[in-house]
Amino acid sequence: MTLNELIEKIKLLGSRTTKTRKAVLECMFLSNEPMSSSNILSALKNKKILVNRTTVYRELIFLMENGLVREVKLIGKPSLFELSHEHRHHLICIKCNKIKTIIMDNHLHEEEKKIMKQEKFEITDHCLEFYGLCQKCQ
Amino acid sequence: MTLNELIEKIKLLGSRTTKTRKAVLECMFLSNEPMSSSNILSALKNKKILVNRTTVYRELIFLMENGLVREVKLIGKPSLFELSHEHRHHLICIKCNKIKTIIMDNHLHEEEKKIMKQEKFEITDHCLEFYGLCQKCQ
DNA sequence: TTAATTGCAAAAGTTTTGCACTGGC
DNA sequence: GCCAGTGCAAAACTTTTGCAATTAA
Repeated sequence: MTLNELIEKIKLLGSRTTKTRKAVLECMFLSNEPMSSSNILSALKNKKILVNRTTVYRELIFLMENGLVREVKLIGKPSLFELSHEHRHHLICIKCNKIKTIIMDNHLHEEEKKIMKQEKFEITDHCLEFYGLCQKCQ
Repeated sequence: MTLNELIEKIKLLGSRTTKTRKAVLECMFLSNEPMSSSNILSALKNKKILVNRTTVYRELIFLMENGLVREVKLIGKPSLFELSHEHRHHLICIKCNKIKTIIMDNHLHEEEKKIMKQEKFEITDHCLEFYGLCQKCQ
């Protein structure tokens, strides 16, 4: 999905496409890693776009509520956020903390069906992250 | 693994088995959900065991560094911790926030092998959580 | 216009740090 | 007695809240 399509999606929702909103979206669009609120804030600062911290948080909540952004939790870090237009997983290096995002077919559907039957729990989403050593740190 | 075995493990490490350490361990042993630092603190308070917040954090770091405890990150919550003697996964209800711990055989080994080859990343661990609706909230 | 969006200030909550003291071995 | 473990106070950092000002539609 392109940046413009994301912005169109917001218009369809009936919400405003402000410069702040577009800036946050673009910022996340250009990043190939999930970002923390502070990451976003400083990325915007680099572009001389001054946005309040509170606004970033509210923007993230807005984007999450409307399904454009997903929260990602990685061990040892504050909350991170990424665009949710693709099902992504992460490889996190436990030594240098570098995060690599990968897109993989996952074969969890069978598992999920089994769990849903056994536990009577209706699974709508999952979160799968891998920890280990990146090529450099091995 | 029993509580006594966990305590033995600490002795083998050459570390001290203080009443605080034992209390934190017991507390996590008895809980069937991952706990936050605050959860642990108030569980201890209920037992009239007064421990400082800082100490709980440091204890968790100690236990993690020695492989007895694992950090669990659940979306929308502060860090949670659980004993790591079993490979666990969680079912998190997105409505009532209840967490159910399940133990399941996971079939990710094949996936992991594939990723390790493709990405030249050495996977040592993974984290898999399921989100959805518990029986009550459906 | 006017309701959504934003900034600011302040609070709440989590986690870390430094230093002095205590207690298990 | 020694040093790992602990408490306390204070700081750093993340996230939330209330209210007034601004701005896109």
